[in-house]
Amino acid sequence: MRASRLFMPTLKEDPSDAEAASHKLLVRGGFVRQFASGIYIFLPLGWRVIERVNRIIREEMDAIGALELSMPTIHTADVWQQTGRYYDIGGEMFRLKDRSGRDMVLAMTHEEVFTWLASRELRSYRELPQIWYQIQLKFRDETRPKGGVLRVREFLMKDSYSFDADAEGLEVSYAKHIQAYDRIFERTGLRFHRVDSDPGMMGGAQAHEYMAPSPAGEDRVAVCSSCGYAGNIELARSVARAPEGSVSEVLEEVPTPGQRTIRQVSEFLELPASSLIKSLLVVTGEERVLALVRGDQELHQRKLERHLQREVRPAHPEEVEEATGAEIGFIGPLGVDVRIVADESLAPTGPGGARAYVTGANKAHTHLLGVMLGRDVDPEYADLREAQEGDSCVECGSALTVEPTIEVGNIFKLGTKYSVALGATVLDEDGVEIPLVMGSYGIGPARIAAAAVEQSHDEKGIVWPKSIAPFDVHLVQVHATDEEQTRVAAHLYEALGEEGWQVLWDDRDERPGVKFKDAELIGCPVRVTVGRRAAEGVVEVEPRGGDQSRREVSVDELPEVVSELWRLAD
RNA sequence: CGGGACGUGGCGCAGCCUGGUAGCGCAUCUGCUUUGGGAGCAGAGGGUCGGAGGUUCGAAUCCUCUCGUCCCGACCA
Repeated sequence: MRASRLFMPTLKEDPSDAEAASHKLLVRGGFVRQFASGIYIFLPLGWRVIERVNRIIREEMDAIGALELSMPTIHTADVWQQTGRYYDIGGEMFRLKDRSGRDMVLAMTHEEVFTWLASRELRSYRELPQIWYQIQLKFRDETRPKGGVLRVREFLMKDSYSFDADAEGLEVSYAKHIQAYDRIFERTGLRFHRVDSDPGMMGGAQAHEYMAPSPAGEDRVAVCSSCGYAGNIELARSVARAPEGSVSEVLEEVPTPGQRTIRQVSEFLELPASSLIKSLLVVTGEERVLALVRGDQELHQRKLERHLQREVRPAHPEEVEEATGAEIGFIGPLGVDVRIVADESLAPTGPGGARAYVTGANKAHTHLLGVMLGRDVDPEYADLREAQEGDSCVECGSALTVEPTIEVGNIFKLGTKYSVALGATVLDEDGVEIPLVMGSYGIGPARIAAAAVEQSHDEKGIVWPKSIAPFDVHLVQVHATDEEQTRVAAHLYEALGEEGWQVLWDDRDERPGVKFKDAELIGCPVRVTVGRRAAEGVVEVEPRGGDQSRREVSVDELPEVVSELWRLAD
């Protein structure tokens, strides 16, 4: 591709509304433009990146026997009503009516329609397994689009669905997806973790997420570098550190005027936060539940919900006073008539052993010293706390790290929820009608691109992984009007193209500095510069990333040098 | 949905507090010069200040409403 013919609107300055590195660079580099909040245009360069990602996805999906097809993005409401999601999902779903007043929705995902198709077309266990996929638009009216292309309202997703006769079959389809996904993310050049993830409130089924570490990420994962255990913070288990300090085992009220937060109480009583217990009242339906975690830990609401099997919300201040007789900041587990759930690290069998802590006294401006769980109050125990950096791995005992990540893919064992709701059944070998056992698997190509930029850029611009760069080689002709340079550049453009490289030939009549800056911003893996020594048959070549420096080579040996640099790249 | 900020030529910004009908840099167009790191000089075009209403002799500037965008939080099948 000649740059003079390419629509490649680069910018010198960061767009004012961009925060994330990938957002700034993808806009500046002429890859994307924002159309509205959370709705993006992919320009030629950006689309080339997406297409390269998609190609990798297709190759690996095809390799596990998945079949590509294309589903509608405008759905009738009825299938969504049959699975109940029409009612369960709130404002996140775009809803509309057709001209005759029929309720329609824009596709947020495609379980319903894939299952609808399966219900019509699959009849026998002999036709199984089936894995169908598409690379198709999804629409979600996010409450808060952010991070450029990272969290948007309309986006491309590769989604696949597996249909099996039984749980064993699902295991196989799921394992195939793990294989394909591992390959896909390796090939895109991302650093990533496959982590245990929350299968949702329905419970039971298994799920994993593919997470690319990045400060721009919205999810956090706990990772053990030693044994490879990795889990989304929403469910990651860990062994808490032992609490510090000690508290007399004699129950004693102490006045703590105005000391409401853990930090205030900790400083006031001169005790470490891990010697305190944080008491949090939540409401679930009509029930009140008091959750206890150690002062140096955080309650994870999803974990509590999973334990209670219900959604919860923090109690309002009036509800706290009604249930405990005290204000927020002074409540505790003793003498309250509600269900009490404590984090397992507080159990007498936990890392602190049977020991005393400080809690609120359920009395204004008063705390209680010497509270022992098991002796003074007997709560149920569950894993309620967020895994923290410095906790130990439950598998091997090594230290866990916690890092922010971008979710680039996920895989779910759905079971029969959708097949039962939509009547997707086949006959088994005994002629008995059985519901299909399904899995659902997603990948966000644009998130892969954005995560790659997040993970691989410098102050000059993007450093694309070689597999998804918009072009392999950026051929910079320093002077567009120099005939010798044009001759050499044209020759190289052709020669490299014949060897299969995707080449961007910058033949624009721009000043050299402009071309160099653009080349660095756009970030193709190898740059070839045709400049002052072109007449002698000498050009320069250098990789965009890595520590290889610029070198001069003869035109004849250039293709070989490009291949060499390519092998060293990433 | 709660909190915060911002909306001024294509892009990035100043002007607003202390009202007097708009300015800078980049980009664009023309000419000349220049050509290995986002060129120089000269000239030109382009905005009515997100929108509506109000206050005022007069509003980019003050007030009200509204729309849009971003950030933090909540939310995220």
